[in-house]
Amino acid sequence: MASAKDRILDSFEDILIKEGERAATMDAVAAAAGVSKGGLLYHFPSKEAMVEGLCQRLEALTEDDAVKIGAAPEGAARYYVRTSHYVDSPLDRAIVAVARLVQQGHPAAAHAFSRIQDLWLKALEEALGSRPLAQAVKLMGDGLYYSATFFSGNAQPADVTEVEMEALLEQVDALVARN
Amino acid sequence: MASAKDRILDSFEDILIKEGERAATMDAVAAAAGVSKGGLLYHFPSKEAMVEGLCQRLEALTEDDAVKIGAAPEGAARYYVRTSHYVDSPLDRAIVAVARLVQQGHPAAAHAFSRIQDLWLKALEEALGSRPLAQAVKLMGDGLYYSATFFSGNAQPADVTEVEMEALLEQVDALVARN
DNA sequence: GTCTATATTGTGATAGAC
DNA sequence: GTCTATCACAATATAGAC
Repeated sequence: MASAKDRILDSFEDILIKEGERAATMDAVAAAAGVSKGGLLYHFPSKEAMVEGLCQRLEALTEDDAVKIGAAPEGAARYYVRTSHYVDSPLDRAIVAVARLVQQGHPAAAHAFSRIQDLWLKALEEALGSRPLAQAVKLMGDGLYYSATFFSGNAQPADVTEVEMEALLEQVDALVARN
Repeated sequence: MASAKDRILDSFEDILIKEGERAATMDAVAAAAGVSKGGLLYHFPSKEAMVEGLCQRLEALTEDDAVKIGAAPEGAARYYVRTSHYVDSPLDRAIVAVARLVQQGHPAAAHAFSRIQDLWLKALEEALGSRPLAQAVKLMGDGLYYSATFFSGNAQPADVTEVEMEALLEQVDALVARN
């Protein structure tokens, strides 16, 4: 069984993703994690501490992913854009959850988010050998990620189908081939 | 002098952009607009009504912009990506403000946002004559917009310089030329 | 390590004077 | 049209029992 701390962070993530930051109260998180409010406050003495815990989880998961970008057989550009399609992985969940916190001005979340963007851009630039190309690729991936995860719950606007993703990856290939 | 309703919406926007949704309380908006809470509630009888008012402003501004996309001398693709650079225009401010509301799950905001994305994609597709191309261009613009406006206040991570924007527009030109 | 109170403050909304 | 109370409720956090 996962530790109480992990279960609490899982529940915190879940509510942030599905219902937004405002719904992610200490009360709601405690109930979802199956502990009392007092029990939650034993593990995370303040809400800020809980936010901090989630940020640390995100940074660790991103560092792993940055390594994978450089090692992807299909190439860094394709890997980045393809994995920018939200699939509810632990990394995806952590990203979206922390993104919600950033939008509310939580300083720790903003710092963590800024740092992971840097990690990705640097990994792309190193693998592709061109900064403008790395930026164009990153923007496509970010735009994709953004449109898929922006809306709370399942109210996504422009869901990308498999066919559209293939067409998009061809556009990416064209850019890489040109540079 | 602007009407009281407009001043209230301006202040609502301002706080949403700079401090996030949580800070945009009725109290804070009233104070920033220079009216009392009771005064505010005369114009907008509930917070939901105030949200609705901002959404209507956004939709009107976007409809104007969609027309400009089709008429841009530099071409629709260049126009879209270039104007995706946040410049604090009335449209930019409305977009970011409503974006903050979407992230909190306000249904009216989600609906308005979904609608304006549709307007833009359709305008691009019509002007460029290709759906995959329109999507790739839109994603680059959205990614750009997203990274520039995602963070509250001025805590922007990957601010794009003029030189970088030119390099990016060249990538866009390459895509358009290929299709 | 987890619980039940409870204190304290912030937030949306109402009532009614001017 | 705008104001000053004031209410009802929700949110973070504390204290102390088990």
